[in-house]
Amino acid sequence: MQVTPELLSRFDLLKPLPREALEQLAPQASLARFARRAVALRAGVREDKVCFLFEGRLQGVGFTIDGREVGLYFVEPGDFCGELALFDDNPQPEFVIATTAASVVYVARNPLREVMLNTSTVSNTIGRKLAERVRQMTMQRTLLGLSNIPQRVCGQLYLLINEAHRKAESSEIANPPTHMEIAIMLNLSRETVTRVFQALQSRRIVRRDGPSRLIVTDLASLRRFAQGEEEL
Amino acid sequence: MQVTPELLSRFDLLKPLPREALEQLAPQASLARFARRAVALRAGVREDKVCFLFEGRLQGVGFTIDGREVGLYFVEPGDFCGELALFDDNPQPEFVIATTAASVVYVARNPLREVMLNTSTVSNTIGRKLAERVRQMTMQRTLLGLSNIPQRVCGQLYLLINEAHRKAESSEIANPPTHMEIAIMLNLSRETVTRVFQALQSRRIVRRDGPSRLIVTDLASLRRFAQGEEEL
DNA sequence: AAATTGACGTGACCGGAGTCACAATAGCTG
DNA sequence: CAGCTATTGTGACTCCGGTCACGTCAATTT
Repeated sequence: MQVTPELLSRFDLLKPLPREALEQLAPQASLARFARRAVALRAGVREDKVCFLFEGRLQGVGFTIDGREVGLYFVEPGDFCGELALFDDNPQPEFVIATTAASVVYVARNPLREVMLNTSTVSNTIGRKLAERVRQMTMQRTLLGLSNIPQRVCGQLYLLINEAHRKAESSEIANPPTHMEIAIMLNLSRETVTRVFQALQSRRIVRRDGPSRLIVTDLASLRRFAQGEEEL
Repeated sequence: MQVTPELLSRFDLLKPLPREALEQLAPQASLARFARRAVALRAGVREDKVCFLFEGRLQGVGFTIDGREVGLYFVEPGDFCGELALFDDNPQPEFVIATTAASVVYVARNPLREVMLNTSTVSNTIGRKLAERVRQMTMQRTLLGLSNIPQRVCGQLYLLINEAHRKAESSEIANPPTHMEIAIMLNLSRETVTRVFQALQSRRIVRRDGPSRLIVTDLASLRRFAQGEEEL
């Protein structure tokens, strides 16, 4: 599948690049479509490409030896993943799979690496992204330290809102993760997540609006639960 | 406390720098000594310095809202931490505290940032370091996904060996973390870690040699437990 | 329209890690 | 050496989240 320079320039990371750079990258890029649960990047192998998400949603996941899934982060359209390959030759540490049908652009690692080294805006952006990823993982790890389980779930929910907008007293999450997806991010069973959601719904703190919208009616209460100021 | 260019050049990251660069950094650097449990870098604040460890050992830790400690990673002599400040202005995500008496060199963030941008070997090294950190955190997160607790402890133990040398059939860990330190890295209670160690010792898989040396007598068995091929 | 699938909901049971309360060392320090 | 503190070692009890075994419901597929 042919990739045009125009398509590449629709990604924030590549937008500032001069035309020539894009034309250099485009022939080495390819387009792919994925069904739900398809694998975009493999763990343990030295991937020779970086994955830019065009539409849909991806998730970084690990697998423990006993086959249990471990949720790490989400990738939203316009963003990219697999950027570790730009820094060294070590393998990709986690899988990236599609949580919905998705279309992505793969850009070959080596030319992109060249571009990164020559373009300070690109290397800055990638550096910031990596730094943000470390912060993200640290927060996620801190969440796992909470022994109060409802609090852990509320904390995750609150983080999911932050990414969008957390100002108002109520908020909403479009295309929320399934209970199962939340469970594997938090080291919990799916049932436990369901039970916490039931408790939140009965207290009118969250509400479902159709399958693809979760509305947080009472953001202040959610935050209090997340902070542990109040017990669920 | 005065810091000489020579002192700076003893760190791998700064070694390749030309003399002038070191002389530029040195006046903006300072030396500090810490007692056990002292704080080297604070979470939540925009630290304006990067911390180079000269001797002792540091640990990155988070604190959950309920005061529980969360162990993230160790810093060994010659290495550095707090490098996220070089990428953006967001706050340091985790505390860094001394697990033993330690001496460190603080280097001011801004001049170091300049040096990084101008010296590709430095930016490459820091990039690799950050990438390695992400891999490290991913592995650690995967460990936490293990529901079999002895397996989790063995996995951590195995990781600790890797950092040093994992080739031979027996190995040793110098200055091993205390049970408590292992516990907070694995989201476990101290007692649970102690019990696992008791089990490992009674099976002659590990052995203590004084306070500061832990000897792994049977590395193959340890690996089997870590991989879940055998139950403890 | 029937059948299949995947997400969500719910109860009962149980095992195992946390917690608490101590004891026993082992290093330090004065 | 005595005294203090940190670390390790152990038992008893409790509780709570995992597991299992269902049922419901909506969306797709055939």
